[in-house]
Amino acid sequence: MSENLATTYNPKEIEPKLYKKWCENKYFHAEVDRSRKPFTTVMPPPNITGKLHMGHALDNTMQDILIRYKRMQGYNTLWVPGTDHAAISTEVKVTNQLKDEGIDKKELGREKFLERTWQWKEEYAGTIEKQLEKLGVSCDWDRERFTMDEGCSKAVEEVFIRLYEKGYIYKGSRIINWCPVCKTSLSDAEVEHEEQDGFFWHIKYPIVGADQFLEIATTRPETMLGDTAIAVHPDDDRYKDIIGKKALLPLVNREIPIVADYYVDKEFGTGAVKITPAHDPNDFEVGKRHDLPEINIMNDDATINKEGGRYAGMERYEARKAIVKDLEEQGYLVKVVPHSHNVGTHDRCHTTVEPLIKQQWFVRMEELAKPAIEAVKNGELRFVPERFDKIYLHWLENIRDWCISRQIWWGHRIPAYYCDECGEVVVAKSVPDRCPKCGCTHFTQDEDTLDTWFSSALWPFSTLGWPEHTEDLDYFYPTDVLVTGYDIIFFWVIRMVFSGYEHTGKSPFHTVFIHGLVRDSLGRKMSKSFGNGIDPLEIIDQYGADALRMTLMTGNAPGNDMRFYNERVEASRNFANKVWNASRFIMMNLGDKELKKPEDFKLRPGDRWIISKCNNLVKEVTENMDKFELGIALSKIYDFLWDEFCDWYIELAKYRIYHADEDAESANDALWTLREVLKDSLKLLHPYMPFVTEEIYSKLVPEEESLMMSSWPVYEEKHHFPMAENIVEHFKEIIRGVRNVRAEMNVPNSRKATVYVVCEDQQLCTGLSFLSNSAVMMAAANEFIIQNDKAGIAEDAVSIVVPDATVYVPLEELIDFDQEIERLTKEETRLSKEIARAEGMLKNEKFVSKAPKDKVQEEREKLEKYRQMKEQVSERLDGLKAKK
RNA sequence: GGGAUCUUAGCUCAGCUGGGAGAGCAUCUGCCUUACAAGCAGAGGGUCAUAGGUUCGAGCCCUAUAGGUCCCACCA
Repeated sequence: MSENLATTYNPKEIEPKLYKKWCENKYFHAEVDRSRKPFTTVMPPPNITGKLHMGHALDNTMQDILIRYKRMQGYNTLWVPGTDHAAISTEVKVTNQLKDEGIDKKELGREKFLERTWQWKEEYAGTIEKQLEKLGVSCDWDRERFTMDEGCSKAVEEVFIRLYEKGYIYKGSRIINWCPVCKTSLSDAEVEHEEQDGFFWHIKYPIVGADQFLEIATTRPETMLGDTAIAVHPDDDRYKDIIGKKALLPLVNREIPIVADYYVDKEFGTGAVKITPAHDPNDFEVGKRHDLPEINIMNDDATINKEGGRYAGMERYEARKAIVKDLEEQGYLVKVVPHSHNVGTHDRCHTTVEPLIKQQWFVRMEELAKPAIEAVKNGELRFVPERFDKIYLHWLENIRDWCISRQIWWGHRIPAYYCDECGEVVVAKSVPDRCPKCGCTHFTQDEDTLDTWFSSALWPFSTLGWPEHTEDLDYFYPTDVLVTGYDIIFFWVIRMVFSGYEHTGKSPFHTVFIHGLVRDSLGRKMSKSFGNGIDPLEIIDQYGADALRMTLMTGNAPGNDMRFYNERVEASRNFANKVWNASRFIMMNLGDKELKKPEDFKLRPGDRWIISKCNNLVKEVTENMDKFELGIALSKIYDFLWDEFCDWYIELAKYRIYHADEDAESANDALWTLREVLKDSLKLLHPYMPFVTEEIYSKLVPEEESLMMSSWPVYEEKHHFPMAENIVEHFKEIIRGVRNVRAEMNVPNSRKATVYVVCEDQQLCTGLSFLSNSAVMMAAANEFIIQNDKAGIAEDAVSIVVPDATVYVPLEELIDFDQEIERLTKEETRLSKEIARAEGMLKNEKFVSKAPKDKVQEEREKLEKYRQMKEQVSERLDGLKAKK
């Protein structure tokens, strides 16, 4: 057995082998089983635009931890994986790829372009799948989905038609965000605002029929070509007289009305605003109120169109320059003031978006948002951490209609058909037979496709078979937890929730577990263009998937961003190695021995102590995981395994194992305890580090099928041993004390000494006596003697005072009296301070009367303990001083 | 303009319902002790951003201030 375990853990050999085994045995696969409770989660589908990054690694690690935990707890767990077609992003990628080959998308045509994009999809979805496998995710690959596969597409059609029939989807001409590079409309969520340095151009417009000018200020002078009014505040005394008059638009020489509107802020700028209804959302509203014409001055690529007269054909910024120049030359430019303002950009290509009036499809949001708002308010849906519900609610409460049509090819084509004769719109699953209005039989389908989030909004139920009433849907839906980053709450979470309520009558999940971003070691967002991204695969290759997963989970508080740096991965890798070696030690010593299960009452204090500790760990870790405190749970497992199990229990057990000939039963019990505690620890650690734990477990308990399919440990009251814990805590103090003294006095381990423990508490003495052989090894002693008084102990022995006992180490000629006095004086001072602190608290009547009784009692006990210890130290000091 | 969040050891961060400040890394001192040098045993290092308040008691709760990060927002 032991021969199979190398001295250092080598993840590269083991990980692929185990993943294959898990898959082959269908451990990840879930089927409807009414006898068990389901636990379901759907994977936020990665975009097929590229490789996985650290954010995906974090997201999927968290999901895998939850799924593995719940699976071990006996739930019928389903984790649905899949990928997202990522409409615009993918279209841009493929377009660029074609461009590199010298192929123009338009020339290639829609059909061919889509063929090409499907090829892209096959390639990238495959890559993503492989990457996820490397990470060790236990999702059900048999149920892998794609947002544009047949089922999801059917769901999309169904939803579109239902919403259309209910009047929630409409086609309308409204001002929308337009990306001149991608040449498509965008939703509000897809527009990012960035602060940019720009200018305020102050321009004067002549007032018709008066020898007067009206000064306005604008950040986008080129839009003046589309001005159809000037607005002032109705109560602005400066402009009262000219309301209703006309102004002459410079350069264009169009007469435009001067209107009064409360939208205008008297205090801002000049108090007069040029109104361009076709190119500004506010102006659009003003225009509606005053019945102003809408003059679109731009083409789809943001060049000026024929409305722009002599500026037609110019690119927008070129036109801006030319217009400013002309204004200046003709004396209309009053001044130019530097001004920084927010500019909307497309989140995918960072092009400045242009507000334009276009015919688009929209989802009316007001009614749909209501149940989604209610869900969080009444607790049907909760965010972890809670603070994100504010962000969610704020967005929903201020929601505007959702522009869902995109002028691109890659995506779900809008199921709307236009009659070739009369233009009547028919929304249907397939081409209608005849026009309900004119009877014509020829139709043309809408050219547009849907926003990519339209399909991902249905993900939790479309992947389970909706709109069919499937068994899967009935059993696994609603799902339980959704794990995702805070950056897509608006895009995705909100839309899934209102879609869930609208189409299934339920929230698609009861909990949204939010995580932050993984940043680089300097705290910068990882980005491909910046080149600071760290490839999860490289890390896995170098350190192993378990190390990566652990790194992502340690010290990671829910919803907070984290920094990634290699030292942390090393620490995680070291931990995997530590667990590996501890297991190796245990298995080496187990050999092929048949262990007998000891009867509980016969276990020795050391065994009881670690069992009790482990039992308590089970309880705490389970509680933490139920509260989604994954980082806290992990650090508790880490501390237990490294500090308690390896550093103390294994050391404690060594003597007994090495001296099986003296006491076979003791050796048996120690080995049995080692194995049982290791088993439980591996179970607790498994969700975090599935590979190393599974590998060890398979060797440790070959008769069991698999660790990942084993059951989660449960806290048992009968394994709570406070007395044993107390004894071992005392024991630790004693050993630490001896080690400390040896270190301070530079006594090498080769120089053994006898250690005397003087202790009056009989129970403690008995308990310690069970550990004395181990103590000999651990304190580099040649003997460890426990007795009730100081009989036979050399006067000049070094003394170490611990709670309830004093330890003496005769070091004979090694002892330096001055040094020893100094050491004890320090100790005395320390104890005095503690006593003063406790006394202070207990003298405070308010503390005694108001604090909980157990707190007061605790302080009293501490005070008593320190007083006792100090007494011992002082007595010893007096003795030493007298002798000197 | 509104909101969220952060400020804790040299660095990166934990600290769950308020009850004697923690981890990893780094630094320093000893150790190749038959599981592990990716290790073992130790040490040093913090007025928990600042100022008030609530409380017997505050890193934690409240209020203000400063600085950082992020999100939202139609002031041209």
